[in-house]
Amino acid sequence: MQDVLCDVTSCFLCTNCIPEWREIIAMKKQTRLFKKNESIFSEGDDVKGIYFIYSGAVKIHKQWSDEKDMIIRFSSAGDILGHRGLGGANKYPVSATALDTTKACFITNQFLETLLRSNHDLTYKLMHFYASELQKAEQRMRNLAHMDVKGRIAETLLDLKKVFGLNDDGFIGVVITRQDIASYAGTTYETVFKLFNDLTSEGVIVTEGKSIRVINEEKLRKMVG
Amino acid sequence: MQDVLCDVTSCFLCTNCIPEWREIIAMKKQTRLFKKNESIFSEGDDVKGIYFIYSGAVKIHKQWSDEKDMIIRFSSAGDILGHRGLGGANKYPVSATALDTTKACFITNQFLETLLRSNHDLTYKLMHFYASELQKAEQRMRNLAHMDVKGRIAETLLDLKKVFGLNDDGFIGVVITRQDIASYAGTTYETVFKLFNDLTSEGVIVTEGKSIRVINEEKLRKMVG
DNA sequence: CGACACGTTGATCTACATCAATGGTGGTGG
DNA sequence: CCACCACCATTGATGTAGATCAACGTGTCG
Repeated sequence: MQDVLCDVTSCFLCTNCIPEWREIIAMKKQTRLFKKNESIFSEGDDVKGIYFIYSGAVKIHKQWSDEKDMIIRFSSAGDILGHRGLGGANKYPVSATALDTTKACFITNQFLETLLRSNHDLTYKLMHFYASELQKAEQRMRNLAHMDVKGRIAETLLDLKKVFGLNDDGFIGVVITRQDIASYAGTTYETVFKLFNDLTSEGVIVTEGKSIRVINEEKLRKMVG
Repeated sequence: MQDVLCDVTSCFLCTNCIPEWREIIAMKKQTRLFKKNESIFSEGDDVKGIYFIYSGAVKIHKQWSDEKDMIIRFSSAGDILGHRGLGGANKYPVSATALDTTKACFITNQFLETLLRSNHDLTYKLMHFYASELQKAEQRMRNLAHMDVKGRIAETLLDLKKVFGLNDDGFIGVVITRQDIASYAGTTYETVFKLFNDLTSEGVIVTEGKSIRVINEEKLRKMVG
């Protein structure tokens, strides 16, 4: 991890949330740079603050017995990390790891609290942000409980596409291991494979190494239900 | 459903959240009464407002193909209902049904929005409330994905005990069908029995009709992990 | 060129859903 | 008051998705 000058112009909150934020960030003039696979924070760490992602790709995950972990969600430019730490507990309940080189603005807790206390609009918007995250979480809960593995993998692909978009060649805009896909879909490595083969022969996706291209999005949607 | 005078003294927000709220509620002087099994609102309904539960028991659930539904969470006195409707969408994403006679204060959206706009403390506390709900949701997501059915049923029992407490005889403070337990644990009717039998012969729980008494909470916790 | 990790595939094994049969209970009408 | 029916509880039998295990192939680095 490395500190660099803050690229204020592309900050999520600057453009999407509140104008005042721009000045506040400008005061800090500091972002942090994480390399691929570098940990941003870990489950159980003291909550020191919150991150706003400028660019890159991140997974939020939680340990589950030895060597099994579950990926809660993926994040990209414009997202907020570590906000789950706000709710009373002073330990992060999850871990965040960079899937790719990631630039993020770090705001200390104290600073954020002061902001929230004094800036009503920010609090209000953050509340709505939480509300929509909650809806997403519950949607996913239902899916994990009642959908078969194929459907969950289809959902994973759609989510990846939505969060990371496509690169110039039309592939999903992040390189991700099959293990990570399995962890998000709540299944195993081997099963991901076998179903990737199925999806390929059904003409739904094409893979090239670890890159994935979605050919027939409609079909994927149908699998999700 | 029936409107009655608001019992201000026992309102969640009055006692737990902000003092000013007491006066605001007093202005409305209105609660709604729901009978057992009565629907409070349904998935897809227009969001009209938010409810604060004074007393009773409620399940929040979401349809999943014909005749299958998933219970997202249980709520009792002091909880907020319908707040998920706040996040942009103007349709409720879930349904709420009374598990028992339930008294709830209804606040229209417009009224709530005005409140939130003018009352920073309320917004701030509601934000924290969402944050902790989010943590719970993610916890449950993980459990549904990776825990076996027995563990999920154990979790269900612990959650029920936590939310509804115990009645005078030491039984879990709500009468609930096995179908509902199955819907919460993400399993089927029949499986719930078989595992209830196991749990009974293991001396973990005792059932009397639909009432459930937890004997060995420690053992339940161990099953959850 | 060997070795070691990781990708890939097939073979088994099990937890749980699903289905089907039986037993109990309460409600209704004769 | 009893008999019948309908509906839910309970249990056993069967089927299957997908985890787990193990073997084999392939790329990569010393």
